[in-house]
Amino acid sequence: MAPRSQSVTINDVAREAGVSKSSAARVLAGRGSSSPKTQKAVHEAAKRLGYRPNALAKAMVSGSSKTIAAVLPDVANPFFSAALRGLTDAARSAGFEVLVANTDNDPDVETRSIELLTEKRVDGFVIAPVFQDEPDAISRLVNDEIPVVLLDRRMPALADVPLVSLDHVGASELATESLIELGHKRIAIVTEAVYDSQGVSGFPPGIDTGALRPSAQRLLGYRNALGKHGLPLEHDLVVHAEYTWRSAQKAVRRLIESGQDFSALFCTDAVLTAGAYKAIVEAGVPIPETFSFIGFDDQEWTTLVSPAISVLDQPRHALGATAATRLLAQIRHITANQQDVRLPANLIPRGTTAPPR
Amino acid sequence: MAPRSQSVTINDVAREAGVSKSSAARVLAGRGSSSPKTQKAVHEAAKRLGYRPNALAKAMVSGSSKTIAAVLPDVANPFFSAALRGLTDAARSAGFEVLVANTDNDPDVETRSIELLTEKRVDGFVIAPVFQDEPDAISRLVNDEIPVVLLDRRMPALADVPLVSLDHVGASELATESLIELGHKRIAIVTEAVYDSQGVSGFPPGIDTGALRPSAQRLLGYRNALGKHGLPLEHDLVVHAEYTWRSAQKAVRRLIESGQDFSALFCTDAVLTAGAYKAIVEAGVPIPETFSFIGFDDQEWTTLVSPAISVLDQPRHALGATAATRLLAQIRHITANQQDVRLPANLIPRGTTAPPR
DNA sequence: ATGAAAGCGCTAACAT
DNA sequence: ATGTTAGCGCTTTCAT
Repeated sequence: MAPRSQSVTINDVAREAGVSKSSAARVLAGRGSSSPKTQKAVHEAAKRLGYRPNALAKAMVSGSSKTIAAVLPDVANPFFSAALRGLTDAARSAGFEVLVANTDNDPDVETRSIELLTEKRVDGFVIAPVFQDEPDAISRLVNDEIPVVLLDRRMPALADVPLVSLDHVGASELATESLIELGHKRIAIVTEAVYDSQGVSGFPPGIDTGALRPSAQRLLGYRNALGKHGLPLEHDLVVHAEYTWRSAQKAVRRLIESGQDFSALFCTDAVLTAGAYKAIVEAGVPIPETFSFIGFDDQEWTTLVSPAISVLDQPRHALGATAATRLLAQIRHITANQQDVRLPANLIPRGTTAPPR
Repeated sequence: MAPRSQSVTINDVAREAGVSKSSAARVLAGRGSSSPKTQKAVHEAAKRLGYRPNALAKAMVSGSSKTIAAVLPDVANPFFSAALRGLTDAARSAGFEVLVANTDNDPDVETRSIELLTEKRVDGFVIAPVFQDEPDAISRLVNDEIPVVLLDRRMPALADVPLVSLDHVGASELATESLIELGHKRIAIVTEAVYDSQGVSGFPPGIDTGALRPSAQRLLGYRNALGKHGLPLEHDLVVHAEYTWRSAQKAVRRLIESGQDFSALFCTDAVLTAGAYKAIVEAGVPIPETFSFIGFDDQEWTTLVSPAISVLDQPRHALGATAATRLLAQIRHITANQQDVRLPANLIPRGTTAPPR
């Protein structure tokens, strides 16, 4: 039986091949020079013994663990699991592995995770951060010159850390404008953001919106689109909901029952879309006859129901992959191109959008 | 500005505290004995310098990296992302981190991933393996005495590796029997398994079914339930579909159009459930009036549609968590309790099940 | 082309 | 209680 390869070291290989440790190392690394004879002997010995290089030892001396960390709110959330997939794909093809941590949006958990992962000497972090005023753990990373890329959300206090996210504003503009072009004038929006308290109302168009939360940015895009077409923003059509489908369901039920005059409804998030849809189904109002409906994220079920739901699709996989790619560039000290990346959303018109009647 | 904590070593702390390296190590590890004075000095020095222990170095000497690997087909798949969440939760609370790899059910990718992760000296593996005759990479792990737990699927060749999975047979029996108890006698099933070619037909009841694929086990449960109640298994009601929702959609459409006499339909997988549901919606047949319907996995959309779909819920999070717990026990050399674990499914009756009319 | 030796940061005997 | 020393498995000068 072959020896336990876990414990076969380069020393064993060297001995078996009848050469010195450094010769074996050279051959195995394919660096430096060695005679064909030595190469053959080493390779055969390694194979015979089932030698497996110890990446830990390698990392210790090289200073790189070839591992990156993904610190996300919840890998079971479809958005993040898709992003994680993109992330691992990109990492893998660069020869990196990925270590995951869930934060559940708890600042303390986030801090602790970052701490632990730093001790494991990951080469960099992709973090979808918890919103907080003083993200000390992340700041420390930056201070320690450990590469970091933010995913999906920026922290105001972390202005100089590159961000990879959806173009939230543009996405929302796209959806809203598509509705306007269909002829809609009274478009309702379901949002997690609170219009006035988050400065959306007074937000000057055109300047950097990175400091706002995604939800506020999406609301902003809606406002922009309306403004661009000379349409008023009516507060009664901005329906607020907490970040749960039950809350959205309740809010949309109320909107429908209120008898408000609107001909289209746009949901700014996957969870809100689910709740809104449930309210619509329960109310028994036919769409798009009663009003048009655009959901967020191309979730599987949106094509299962009838009519299939028109959605704004977010390139989740690409977001993760891009974040990883950017991080890897940083790790390789390619200092150029440290700006933010905003990927566009894709509008998928299906059966729930139509001209108003 | 504080020094880059990445490069602060225990030597620096020792020097700063005016003690020897080993004293510092003792204090930091909280092992051995040290005077209160030394303790204070070391802790303060560590804090002042922003010392971060190097887990890599620790792992090298201790032989444990405090990291486990999750080798899964696809983390973006809801089943596996939920399982991964359970896995990381359990690992985290034991002080372990998790490294993920996707295989896309490609044997070569799986092999390569296992190879790479082994080089990183993970302490163990949770693997949802790709089906293949000779899972050499996994066998090698076992041979090298690296702890492994299989998730969801067993490989025939890996009979002695512990498995954590759903009780596929029992789950299917549960759903089928619930239908029978409702009065249904002609129950159709949508399955990925092929009845005869996978030995389900001839499978003796009661013996270990672990070697069968999940899909075959679920089909077996259906057969068992029918048999138990003296109902015949009718081949025309066993509708086969590939593992895509389109295939299931097509198959169920055909079933409906065929005019076959059946009063209930049970889907044995999440993907098949989606396709079947789409076919039902398209055919415009009202359920449960036309026939009862039980789907697989408590997917979000199943509660969104109307009526909400009755489903067989799989404890995905618990599956992952249990796998991790078992693995950790193995890592700690708790050799007892190496048997398989089969978690029960939970039947959630909602609006699509009713007595036949 | 090859080998000897130092050292990455840490732990763990073993002295003192 | 504290310090010295010897590794863990590897890469990397530096000689030869």
